[in-house]
Amino acid sequence: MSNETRAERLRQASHERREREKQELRQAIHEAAGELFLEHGYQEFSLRQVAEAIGYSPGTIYLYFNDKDDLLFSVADEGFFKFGQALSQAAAGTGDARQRLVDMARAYVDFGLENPEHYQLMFMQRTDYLLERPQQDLRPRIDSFQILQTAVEQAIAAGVLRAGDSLAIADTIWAQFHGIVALAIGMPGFYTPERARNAVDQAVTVMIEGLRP
Amino acid sequence: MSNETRAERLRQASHERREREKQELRQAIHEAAGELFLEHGYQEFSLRQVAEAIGYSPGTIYLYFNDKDDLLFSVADEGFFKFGQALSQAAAGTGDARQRLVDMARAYVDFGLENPEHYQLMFMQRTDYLLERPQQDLRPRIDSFQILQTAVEQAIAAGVLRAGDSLAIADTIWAQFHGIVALAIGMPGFYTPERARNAVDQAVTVMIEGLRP
Amino acid sequence: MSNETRAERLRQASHERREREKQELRQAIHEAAGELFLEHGYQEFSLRQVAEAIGYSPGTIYLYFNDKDDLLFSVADEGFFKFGQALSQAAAGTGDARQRLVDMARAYVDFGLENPEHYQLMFMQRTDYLLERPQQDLRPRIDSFQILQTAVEQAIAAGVLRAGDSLAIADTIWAQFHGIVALAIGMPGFYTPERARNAVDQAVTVMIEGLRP
Amino acid sequence: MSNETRAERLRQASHERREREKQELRQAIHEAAGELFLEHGYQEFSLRQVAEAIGYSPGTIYLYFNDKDDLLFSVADEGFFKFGQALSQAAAGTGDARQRLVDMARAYVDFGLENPEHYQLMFMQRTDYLLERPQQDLRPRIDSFQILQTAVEQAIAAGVLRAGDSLAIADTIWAQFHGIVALAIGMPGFYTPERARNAVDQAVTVMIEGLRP
DNA sequence: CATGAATGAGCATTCATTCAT
DNA sequence: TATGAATGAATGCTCATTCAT
Repeated sequence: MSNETRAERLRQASHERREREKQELRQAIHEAAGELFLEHGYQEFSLRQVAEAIGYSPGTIYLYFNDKDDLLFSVADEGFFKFGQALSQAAAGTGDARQRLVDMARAYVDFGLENPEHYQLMFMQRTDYLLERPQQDLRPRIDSFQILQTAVEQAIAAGVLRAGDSLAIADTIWAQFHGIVALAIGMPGFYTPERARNAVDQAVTVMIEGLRP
Repeated sequence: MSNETRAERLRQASHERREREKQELRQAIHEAAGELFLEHGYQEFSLRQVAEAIGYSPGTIYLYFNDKDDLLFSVADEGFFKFGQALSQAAAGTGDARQRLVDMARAYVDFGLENPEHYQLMFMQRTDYLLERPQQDLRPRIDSFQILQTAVEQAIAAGVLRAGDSLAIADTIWAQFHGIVALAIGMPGFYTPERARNAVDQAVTVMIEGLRP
Repeated sequence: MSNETRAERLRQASHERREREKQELRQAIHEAAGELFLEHGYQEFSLRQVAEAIGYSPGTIYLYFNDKDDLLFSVADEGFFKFGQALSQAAAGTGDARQRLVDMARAYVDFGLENPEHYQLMFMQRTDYLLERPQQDLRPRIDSFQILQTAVEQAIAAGVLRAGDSLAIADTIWAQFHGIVALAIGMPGFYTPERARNAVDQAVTVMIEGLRP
Repeated sequence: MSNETRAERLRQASHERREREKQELRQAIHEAAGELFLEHGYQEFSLRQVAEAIGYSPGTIYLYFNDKDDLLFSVADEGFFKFGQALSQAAAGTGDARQRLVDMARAYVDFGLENPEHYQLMFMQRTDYLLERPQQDLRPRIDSFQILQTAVEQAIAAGVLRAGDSLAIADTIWAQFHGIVALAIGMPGFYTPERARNAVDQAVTVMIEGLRP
């Protein structure tokens, strides 16, 4: 093993470490942003507080994100990614069309209750992002809804749900579970998580019963 | 008729006029606040703009409201009052338990779509108010939900809905229609009012079907 | 003299005092801005420094001016007003067409040397203002040049200057004296005021000699 | 030819290459700075933009220049060098004292119109540099003016201009043409290049006529 | 030689709130 | 009752500069 190879490896290692550190700080910003967002709400969320939370100067954030919106939307994107994964997994977890709907509903609500800061950014605040971002980034946001619609179509095909406009049905279902999550997030003292999870089980039955052929 | 009585009446009249003017200005502030809130959203809503909109100085607002939050919550309270009225009317409009549920659902969504600024303040932003405000003011907020729960109980008694935990059922229904309104308000470009109203009709059927005995 | 009249007068006096104080603060801001502008140049001129110079908080400046540009341009406008007056007076001070040119040249350079901060704003920096401001405000800026052109035409009519394109001649004369002022302001250590005033006398003779019929 | 000599030559060559590359980068920075300066004006000119324009990191600039001012002044110095050359060439281009003045005037204005970013730095902004820089660098800046003064003296000797204080005469001439360039650069929309070049021809005649013996 | 990360200071601007009048 | 002047704190953001690597 020559010196050059060794130097090469060292440089490589150094580069990787830096890259890792950079990703870590990016992630730290993400997390601090999520926490502050959750704690103070959108309107009192400030980059300076994020900076202070991670122990860096305000300017540093601009080394990792273009501006405030970029950071916030980056968090939202992360949320969409996780959300899509959660829904996909639930959808793929069973071959039974009915059970699939049940599992997806639970996955949806669980995601919202466990990642309220993401859920808020994705569906409750700054929803303008949802459409304004450059086209190529738009996919994961649309996909999430697609997964639901597909599950509805499969359930119709399987005779679990009655035939009909699958988009309209998906809309209704989406609204039902969005309503549960939004209430649980928005009024945690009033509409407690337990109450929310109870509502899910009730709602999923009602939806399927109400939509059966 | 003595002079004193006359003076008394004059004073009384003057007092009433003042009181009326005071209420009018309060209401003007309310309306301006509502409009600006709707136009600019929560985070860009400022008292200065309200003051400018009504043609008074910023300080004047403090003669009618303790602070910014007090104004916003007052608007929310007004919303709760109108909301309660709308639901009550819908509930009282028919003797048929099934139709009552249909009418209330439509009234709920109509209220949200027609008073989005109120709806946002009441159920989508600053929901901390819902619990933080002094107890005596809390009533109208709870009442609205009570009306729904009562209607559910009547529907159960009438055999329209299956027997069960009326609170849980009301929860589910509330979440369903809150979800529709929240999506319609939050993503007007994506989840259009038409789409929302379609969803209502679908949803109301589904709910009742899914919950029949 | 009734009480009402007295109260009326007091209110009147109070109002006038306030108005006067307001104008005084406006003027104080103007002056501080001028000084700082002169001292630090355009690029290091900041509203915060102006605020500190007058002993007020930064926000206060916004009670008197819309924004930074508004303040700066207001100073420039004041300059244009004084400048127009100085030129007009010089032009009106004599019936002799030749002497008029001499007097105006001196007035021009004197204005520049005595009001360098105004002169810089007017003709050396942010000249974009010169054209961008709303039309109705534009007059005094154009007028100043008009006065010069008129004097040139009178001198031609009087046989002091040779016939020709009065605009082109005025251009040349303007450039001559602008050059003197600009050098004197821009390089005070090199092109001293004395040197500048010497140049004026020389230049005015040269111009008139060089342009005689 | 020994090995040592060869190594020596290689080292020499390498050193020269490096030196050349270093000069090239310096020059690249110069040019980018000039362009950005011209494009954005003094107050929006930033080292970061220069760095980005040349594809290097901000820190790199500090390997070639002490600080922002050093870079800007270096550009100014380059301007003084080119300016001196242009004037010298014009002065040397003819044996006729009168024509020499004409040619120099045109060269002066052409330089300003063709190198506005240099001209601004040299004579219109940060003129503090003109005197603050270490003495030994000062020469080229003074020299430019010397060339003009010499031409004036030659014109006097040749009977083209009247006898008198050659410094004062040079001052006047300088101010005339500086005025033209400064107006043309500062108010391009108002005092167009054509207008400027017309003024030059007029002015050069006026100057010579007005100063003839 | 060159970088990339970081900083600290600065800026224009807006806002909720206070208070003497 | 209403105002108008003022503030102090905050915000998003940019920049010249430094320095370990």
